[in-house]
Amino acid sequence: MARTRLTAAERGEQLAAAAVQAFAVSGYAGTSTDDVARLAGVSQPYVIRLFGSKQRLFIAAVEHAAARIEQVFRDAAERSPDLESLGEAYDELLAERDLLAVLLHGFAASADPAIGSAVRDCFGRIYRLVRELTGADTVETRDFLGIGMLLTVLAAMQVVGPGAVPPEPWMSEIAESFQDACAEPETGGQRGAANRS
Amino acid sequence: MARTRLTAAERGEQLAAAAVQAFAVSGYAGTSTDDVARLAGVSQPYVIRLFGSKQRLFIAAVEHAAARIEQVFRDAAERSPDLESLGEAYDELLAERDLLAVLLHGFAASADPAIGSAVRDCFGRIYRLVRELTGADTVETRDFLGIGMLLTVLAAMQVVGPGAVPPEPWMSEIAESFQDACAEPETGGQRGAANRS
DNA sequence: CTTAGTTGTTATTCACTGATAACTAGGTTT
DNA sequence: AAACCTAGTTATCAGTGAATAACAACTAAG
Repeated sequence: MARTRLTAAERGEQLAAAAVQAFAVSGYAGTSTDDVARLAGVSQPYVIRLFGSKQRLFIAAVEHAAARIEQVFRDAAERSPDLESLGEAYDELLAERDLLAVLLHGFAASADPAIGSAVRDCFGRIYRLVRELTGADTVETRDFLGIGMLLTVLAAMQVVGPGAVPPEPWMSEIAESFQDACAEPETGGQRGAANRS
Repeated sequence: MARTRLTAAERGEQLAAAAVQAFAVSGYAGTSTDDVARLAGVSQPYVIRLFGSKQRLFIAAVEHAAARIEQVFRDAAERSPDLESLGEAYDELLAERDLLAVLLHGFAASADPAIGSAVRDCFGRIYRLVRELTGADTVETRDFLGIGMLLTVLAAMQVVGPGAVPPEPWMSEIAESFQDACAEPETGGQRGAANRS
């Protein structure tokens, strides 16, 4: 049996992880702080005490997810510092469903000024990281992120990734477009990133 | 002074339009049926009576937005049936901010089975429409939609489009990548689609 | 041992929201 | 004009959820 009392820092980390999991399902407005609290096994008021407000908790979750995404990209670049490699890393991200989901919910909640600001920071960091790691030019990076956003959205719709819905013809068509993607070599990226189920 | 009483069909249309506007800001869970009702100038219970539930109201809003998007694409294809033309049409969609915003909120809310199903239908229709209108192959269409999703997300974050935030360097960099986009001719698309302010 | 800081809880409040019920009023048909 | 349908309202409810306050219990230093 592990100790039950944690330091505030440890509990904060654990809560941020739980927040990613919880907010990934129903987003900022659709998830209660009590959902997060129960997932972490603490009381709801304590969550508020540690983070100050639901808003700051959500921002912590977005930043937590973004940090993990950056980590996955960094690891991929260590294997091979190009867009192909980062594209393959997207498989990992699709497997860890919550990361991209919570980021998408962050985009959607960006009308809130504080959330929008935080989300822009995260996205900007990821954009610059991709460029730095791969040396890709702006257009290549833009295309890379475009495919990434499409995959993120398709995962949210349960068209690709684990937990995908039975595929309609158009879904299979898109999924296949990720297999036979880039015969042309100047477009970096993302071959097998759409394996569903 | 126009007549105050409308037929249920007329009121339904008007409410769907108001719902697009309202849900575009704060999404499914973050918007109350009363917000929609006030925007349309009717009482909240009447909204529920006409649509049965908030869920069905939201689905109506998503379908309304998707229909308008299809309309814009069809108009663009009539001018010139290729991806470049549809890419330019994205400027129009970015101008009508709510359309893409409500669709994004639909993606995000897709964990709800009924909403997910409706949203997939809408997305599938748009995908097939783009292919039919332009004759693009699956990879070209995928890339086109990828850029589209990126623009949608950037608009939600207020990085591009009307109401954009003061640009950081990385934002300008991405915005410019849409100007000098495709010197290579086989990638269809979307030149000036990121004019901010 | 006791004082104090930190980790946590329970109890409570107060605003909000989706949905239902019951009623009102405008228009149309017979 | 009377019956009836359709468009709309007000009143209300039951549930939820973020945030506050006050209290409890663990741990450690003096």
